[in-house]
Amino acid sequence: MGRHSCCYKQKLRKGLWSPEEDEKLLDYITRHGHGCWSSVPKLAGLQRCGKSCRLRWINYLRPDLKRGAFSQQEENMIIELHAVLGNRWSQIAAQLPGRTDNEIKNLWNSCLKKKLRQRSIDPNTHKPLSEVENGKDIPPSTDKSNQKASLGSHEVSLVDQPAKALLPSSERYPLEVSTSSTQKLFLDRFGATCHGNSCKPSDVVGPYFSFQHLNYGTTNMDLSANSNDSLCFIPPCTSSDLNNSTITSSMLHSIFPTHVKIQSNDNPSISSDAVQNWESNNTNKSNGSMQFQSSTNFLDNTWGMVESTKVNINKDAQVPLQAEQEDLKWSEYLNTPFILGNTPQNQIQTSQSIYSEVKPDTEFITDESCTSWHHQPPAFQLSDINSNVLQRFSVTFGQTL
DNA sequence: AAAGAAGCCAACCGCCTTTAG
DNA sequence: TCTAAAGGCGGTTGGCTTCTT
Repeated sequence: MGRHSCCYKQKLRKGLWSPEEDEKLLDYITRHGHGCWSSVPKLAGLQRCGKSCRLRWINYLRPDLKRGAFSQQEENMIIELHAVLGNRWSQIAAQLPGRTDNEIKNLWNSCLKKKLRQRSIDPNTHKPLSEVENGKDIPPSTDKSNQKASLGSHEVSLVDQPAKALLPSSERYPLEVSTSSTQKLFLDRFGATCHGNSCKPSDVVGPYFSFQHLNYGTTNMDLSANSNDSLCFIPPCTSSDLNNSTITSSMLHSIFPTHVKIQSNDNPSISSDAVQNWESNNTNKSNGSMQFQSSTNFLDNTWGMVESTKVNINKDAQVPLQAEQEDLKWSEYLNTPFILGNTPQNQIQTSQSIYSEVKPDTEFITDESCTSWHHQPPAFQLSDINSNVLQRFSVTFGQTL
């Protein structure tokens, strides 16, 4: 495919826009709106193609654009979002009002990548360079052993993956699961906000829980201690994923960018194959189930139309349907900081992004809306909150998990 | 001061997806 | 349902500016 078809119809200008062209385009769109971009240049009296006009408007002429250098907070946010979304600049830009995808892309390529490398962080994987160089970052897709459920360990295991938001189905990571009454959620390389190397959910919930806590550091979280806690994070899945009414392991890997385990210590009889096949949308296995439902479009419902996407991971298939439905919901959170848990705000503890010299803006705050899962204690909920636009993603582990 | 290197960024290219007929 | 046009996105390029030697 060559240049856009409209560009062949006549000799069109290329290159930098002149002030006169800017004025024509701005004047036209201000008065009439852009409508069909392909007709804009003709109507505005420009020797440009529609795509060029659109780009100029979006990247330069739009009145809501923020001018000037990126703040430290914006940079931190871009880095955090990139860790989850990868090079999906438009989605990253959607979180930064007044900034364009092109602008962010340029910033990343010219500046942020370098900064991360200077801090010994691999900009592609967002992991320490030493770890990447040591070959610990081998994509699981190349390791057939990861395709097997871990019957022996009885654990949900999302092994490390690069922070690649969407992998081809052939590269999606397998999920291993186990269940027990003593659940431990291992957010591998969790943040330093926890005490030592282990913490309870209440220890990690709070407004200052940033993405780095999911990506960097190590923490064991004993979920048996308090079933009323929840985790929230961004679900970097696509609308098509949800439209398929399934949550793939790739998506969960994206949610847990590095390593998540739900480990059973005291109930080795429980089979993990229920979760092994969760991409098949299994809902009722002998000893456990995982259910993923979606009736909405995640990305396309950013602005308040999300209603009933559900994600359920239940060990016990006897969980009442109503409760299941209440357990897992997508909801929108516009302009909402990352949320981790339902701990009162005054209990929130601070932490600091490893990326930043200053405390980042993207902090977790109390989420009082994370309440549905109280219906089925002991359980925990993994909810996602996007800092600005992305929505809540909830995963509830069933009552006897 | 000059030349080359590096940085920066606007714009283009090409592909994929969505929409309209 | 099919097809072409349009929209949208991410990668890349090229030119201007700044930095370094």
